[in-house]
Amino acid sequence: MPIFNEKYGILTNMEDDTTAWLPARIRHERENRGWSLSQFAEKSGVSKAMISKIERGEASPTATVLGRLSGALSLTVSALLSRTASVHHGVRRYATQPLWSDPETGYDRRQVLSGQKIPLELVEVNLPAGQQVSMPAAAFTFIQQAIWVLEGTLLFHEGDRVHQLDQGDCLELGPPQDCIFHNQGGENCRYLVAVVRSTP
Amino acid sequence: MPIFNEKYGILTNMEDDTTAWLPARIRHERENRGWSLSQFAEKSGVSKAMISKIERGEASPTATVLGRLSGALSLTVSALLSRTASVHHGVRRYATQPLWSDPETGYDRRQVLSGQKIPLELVEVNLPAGQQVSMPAAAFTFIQQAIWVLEGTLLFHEGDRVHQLDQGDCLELGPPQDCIFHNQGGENCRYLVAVVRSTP
DNA sequence: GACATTAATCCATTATAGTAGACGGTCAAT
DNA sequence: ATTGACCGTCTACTATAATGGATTAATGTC
Repeated sequence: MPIFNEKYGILTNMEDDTTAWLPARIRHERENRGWSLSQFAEKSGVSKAMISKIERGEASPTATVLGRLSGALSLTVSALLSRTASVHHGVRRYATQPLWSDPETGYDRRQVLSGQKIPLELVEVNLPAGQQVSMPAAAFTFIQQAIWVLEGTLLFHEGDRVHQLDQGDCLELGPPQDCIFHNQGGENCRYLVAVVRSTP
Repeated sequence: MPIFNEKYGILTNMEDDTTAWLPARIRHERENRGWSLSQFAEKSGVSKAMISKIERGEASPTATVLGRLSGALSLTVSALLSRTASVHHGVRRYATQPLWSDPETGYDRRQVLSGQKIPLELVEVNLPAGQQVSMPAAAFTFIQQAIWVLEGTLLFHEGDRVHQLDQGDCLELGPPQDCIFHNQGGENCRYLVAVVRSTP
């Protein structure tokens, strides 16, 4: 639905309208576990009145509240907010996997799996020739992951260290550091990022 | 990090602490696109002052604001909040990855990664046309896994349930059950088994 | 130097998220 | 019938999210 932004005089029509699906999603997750509002409140540390408001669409929860609710549900925020979550039997069809694309560069990222039952995420990344992306360490605390090159060659820079990963190579990452993914070759590079979420 | 809930006198320690990663994530997504706060504000319909606060961790955005930000970034909220990332050494070269083959059938398994720092295993399986392998539930107790089809079509029998997985599809498995991997088509099937080892 | 532009943060205000306790309804036991 | 437990929603209040405009700092041009 288009939103007219009066200050800038343009239509911004790209909102992911959480009010359209989040209330039902939260309620569904709670009822699926057979919890009352009181039980959910006790487990999450969010007041039952607030949970009731969220489920009735009368308030929009902050990220902090979402973190508490998802924790009580043993989910990441991402998994809780994933709308493929209610897909039965755990199958994530290719066509329904969330895809982010940058048309200018051809870079795209596909969320193959955001685990509901297991603490695992699989993200397939397409990095065109000559492109690179960087990641600050702070974005990825408490994360354990590996990179598997499906196609092409990837130069992986961490600090002043560089790994060249060819097709089929796999890299198990250690502690978070600032890093850069770089495809400096003349051909496309495709790789999988497998993330194990740890519990502190 | 444990949170003492005074009203209920218990420790609730299951929060997904968004303050630990969300600010940097939002900033990264913005900077990765080369947008200023003003440009991001214009595209999202969220004030630049608020975006600044979010990135500095001075405010926790509501789901509605997250919807707007993710929309401008061409992401779902779930994708925006998923954590993918970076780091360190531990390269497993293709040529050194352990490979098990059955010459008669052409079935082979490659251990892409057996995690030392992280409880993750990645196994690439090649299942020729007409072949199948079975696995009793007992083989993977305390194991959590997902299957991602890289090529071809896989019929996966889980108990009395059958999933047809086409190229790119991904299946998150539930509780351990007897299962069968079957390539009943006329072409090769290749798939990745990602296993998260849990501690009981 | 002056001036214009752009970026990010500050500030005062409004809107609403979030809470604790109260309320009314339902159900089971006595 | 009454009572107690539990349910979800209401209410009044506090805390903070979110805004628009102002301010500050940096940069580039003349």
